This record gives sequence, structure tokens and C-alpha cells, in this order.
Amino acid sequence: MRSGELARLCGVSPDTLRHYERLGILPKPPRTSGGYRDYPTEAAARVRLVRSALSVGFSLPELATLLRMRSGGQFPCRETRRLAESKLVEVKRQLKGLKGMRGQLESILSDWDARLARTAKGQPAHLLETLPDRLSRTKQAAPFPKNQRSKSKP
Amino acid sequence: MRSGELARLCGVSPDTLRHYERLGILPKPPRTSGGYRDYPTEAAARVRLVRSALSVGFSLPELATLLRMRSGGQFPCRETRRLAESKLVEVKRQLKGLKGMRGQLESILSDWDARLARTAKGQPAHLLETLPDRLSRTKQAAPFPKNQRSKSKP
DNA sequence: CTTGACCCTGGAACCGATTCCAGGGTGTAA
DNA sequence: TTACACCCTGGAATCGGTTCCAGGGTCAAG
Repeated sequence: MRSGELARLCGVSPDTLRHYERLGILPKPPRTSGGYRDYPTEAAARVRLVRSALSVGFSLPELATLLRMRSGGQFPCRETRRLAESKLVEVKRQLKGLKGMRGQLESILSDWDARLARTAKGQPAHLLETLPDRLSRTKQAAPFPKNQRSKSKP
Repeated sequence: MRSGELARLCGVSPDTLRHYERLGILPKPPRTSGGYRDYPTEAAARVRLVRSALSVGFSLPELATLLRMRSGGQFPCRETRRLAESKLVEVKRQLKGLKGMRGQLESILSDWDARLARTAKGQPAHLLETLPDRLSRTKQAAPFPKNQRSKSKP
């Protein structure tokens, strides 16, 4: 199977397949005489595995590690489970942050609508200025993935 | 007030202040004879405005646009409101996706625990392989911000 | 023989907010 | 005068997953 076909089959682009191969996530397939990749049928299962793992929060480097250990004869089941658990923790953290944002936005919008109703067109309503007061009381959890960069010097 | 002091006061880094200034979000302050920025007291309010707008989903370019219009004598109240509304829509979209992920992860973990309980140490449990089947039935909403890149050629 | 669809490669762009860097000045206290 | 903390600048790095690029090959149908 050539890359375009496998890509269509899995709902990804051929570029993405090459990318997975570069990261060691998709095994290098044999080549045809013309230099084309010739994927075995199992490749589709592997790609779908990767896609579904991504969709629950695994990262490509993590998958690379797990899949490489496996092809090295190990079975990182416990590591895999622990990783999934940490994904759940992270998802819960982000959920908390997003729910906070949703509540803030809803109350902001109703407040702003009230202000706009009593503000003539072309006049300042100073909407943005109302944000800091509103948000100063409640602490927000970051709704984006935690990518901790070291603040320490090497 | 020098940059370090304002930064401490607002809980950001001096680098971040410079960044805001580069984007036209924080007005250029006067300089001391030594070339240091000398922020007026109002600067802190502006920085806090920006921080709080960021925390509910506004982006720096969006803030730059709004704040520039304002300093140009306009009052983009309606635009501001519409923008906030679109942020709420986006937050709801992400919430849907994250809730889906949470459910998936929870059921995955309990399934994996059952599998691990009946798998001897050092033996393969094939945890990752169970993902595609589990996820194939339900469609997931992307839990990350939609950054649509055009697929069309110029 | 030409068209057109497909494939190859390594490297770079993209998103956004923040941080880091090198190489150089300012200002104050011991 | 010599530490030391702080500040300046423009440009680049960072995170991750995907896409894009140029310049070139493969291969079937017409």
C-alpha cells in the first residue's frame, strides 16, 4: 500500500505519515523498486493506534518512547497506565480552568449587555476596564497544557 | 516606576512588558536620563487589564487592535462584546472536547486495570491496542484552540 | 511523447505567549 | 573601584503536531 492510500484510509495526510516515521512511531516500510513506500496492512492499525492515543492526550514523543520499548522486547504496561492516569489529571485540571472561564465570560457578557443598553452609540462603555476587578477575586487554573519551562539558569 | 517594579507589581516579567510594548498594547513610557523606562501609575491598570483579558481568552493581537482603536478615538464596544461572545463559544467547544476525553480516559483506565490484574509481570497486556476500538464509535471535539490553517494553495 | 497524478527528500513555516540570549550600559553601596 | 543588581536592545528559541516548500523522480493512460 502506498502512502497516499494509507493516509486516506486513516484520515491523515501523507506528510503526517512521514512525520510519524521520522519520530520512530511508524516503522519504516519496505520500498518498491521505484523508491515508493510500500506499507503492510498492519500499518493502518498502527496509525489508528497513534491517532487514538493522541486524541486522549498522549504526545508523539511519549508514543515514540512506548512503542520503541515495545519493539525492543519490553512491555511498558505499567508506564502506559501511569501515563494515561497523568493525562486524566491534566484533563481535569484543564476542565477546571475552562469552567472558570466559561462562568467568567457568561457573567461578563450579561454585565456588558447591561452597560451597552445604557450607553449611546459612539460613546465609550469602558467594557475592558471592568475585567480586572471582576477577575481579581477568583484564581483561575490555566486552561492550556502545562508546558513548564525552567526558570533556572544552567 | 521602572520595569522591574511594574513587573513585580503585576506578576509578570519585564520581558513580558517589553513584549506588550512592542505589540502596541502597552504605551511607550517616557525614559529617565539613563535610558530606563519610567512607567506612570496607570500602566499597572493597563497591564492588569491585558492579563485579565488574556485569562478569558482574548489574544494579544486582538487586544492590540481594540486598544489601538481606542487610542485612535474610537470605542469598539460592540466589537469587544462580539469578541467576548465568540470566546465563550470557543470555550464551550473546548469543554465538550475535554469532557469527552475525561470520559474516555476514565473508562480506559478501569479497563486497563482489569487487564493488568490478569496479566503477569513482564507479559504484554496490549493496552494501547485497545484504544482504536474504544474510540472509533464516538466522535471527539478538538480540545485545543482551533487554529485553522488554509489548505488551499495561493 | 506528453500529461497528470502520485511520490521522494530535508528542512522550514505555522500558531501564540513568553522567555532567553549576548553584548553592553546605569546606578548605588561597600 | 569594584561588586552587584538592574536595565537596555533586537532577534531567536520554546512548546507540539501538522503542513508546506522546492526541486526532483515514477508510472500509468492517452
